[in-house]
Amino acid sequence: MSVTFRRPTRQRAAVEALLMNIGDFMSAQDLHARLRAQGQGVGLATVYRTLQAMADDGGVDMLRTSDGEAVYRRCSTGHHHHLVCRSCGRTVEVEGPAVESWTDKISSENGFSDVHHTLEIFGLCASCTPTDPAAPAADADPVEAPAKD
Amino acid sequence: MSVTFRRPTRQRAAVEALLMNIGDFMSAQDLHARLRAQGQGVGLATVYRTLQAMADDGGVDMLRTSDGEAVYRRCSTGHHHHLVCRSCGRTVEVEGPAVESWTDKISSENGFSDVHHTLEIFGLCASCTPTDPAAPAADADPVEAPAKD
DNA sequence: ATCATCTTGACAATGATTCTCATTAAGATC
DNA sequence: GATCTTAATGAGAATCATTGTCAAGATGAT
Ligand SMILES: [Zn+2]
Ligand SMILES: [Zn+2]
Ligand SMILES: [Zn+2]
Ligand SMILES: [Zn+2]
Repeated sequence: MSVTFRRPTRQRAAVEALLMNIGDFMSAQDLHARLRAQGQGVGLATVYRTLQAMADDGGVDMLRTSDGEAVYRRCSTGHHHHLVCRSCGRTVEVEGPAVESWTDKISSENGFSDVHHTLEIFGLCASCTPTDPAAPAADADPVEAPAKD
Repeated sequence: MSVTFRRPTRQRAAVEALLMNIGDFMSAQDLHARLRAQGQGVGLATVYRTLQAMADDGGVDMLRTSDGEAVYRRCSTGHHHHLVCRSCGRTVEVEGPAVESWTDKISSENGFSDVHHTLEIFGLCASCTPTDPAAPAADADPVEAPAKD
């Protein structure tokens, strides 16, 4: 009901291609840097515009990191959410009929209409989870100042 | 388990008080403006620091608007989510054991540990939902330029 | 080839959030 | 109350992601 027509351009193709290859969430700035490093110079403004357009047309997911930066990622299709490793960045797409129906129920119970939601789960993936007491992952600081700071 | 000690100061009290009275989500900038308008001058940096501290210590919820701006709100207690009206800003705190257990399940199924999640529902509250065909809520533009720009 | 438009890109402009660091004020001590 | 230690404050500079500007370039249709 929207998906405005977009002219195929070299820069649009470059962005899509890179996004396809990477597979993980990337910020517009990241994308821009990689493209130029890769010789595929694309204006920063264009990267932003392209990414937003793709997100609008679907085909790309956008979410915000804890510090508010927007990051994009190619996505399969349909509505889903993510499980993101805060250590290595690995991402898993997950679906949950239970959650979807819950949000619908909650919304209508409270008289809200035309709703949409955001849901992301952040944690440590299997590889990044410290299994043995000698492999801390994210932020470790075992042997250090015993006094209170 | 953390809640570092904070010295009670006039500015901290002012921020807390205003936050208590308002009840809805407000950005640090907002808070700062209101405080100064209210005569209660408080440095912008201090507003930011105070808000973040309060969010860390719990007692204040922080979430990001669709454009990435951080907004804060006094919160009752415990873990919960929000139903936010995108038109008038009204907010409803909601809890959902179903969702909580779902995220736990999904997390463990995928080997993720030490997780936390964000979940917000945006929509139009009852008052802002256009019931009759003459009361558009959010963005209305019925009688206007018929040409495409 | 030609025209009307959509895109692009270099760079300025915004705007939120963070940093710096000298000054102020709690809290504890004497 | 005077004094000392140190967290808290604030004015303004510094960051930095994102958006705006607008002339120049590319695309699809004629
Ligand atoms: Zn990981
Ligand atoms: Zn969902
Ligand atoms: Zn409303
Ligand atoms: Zn929850």
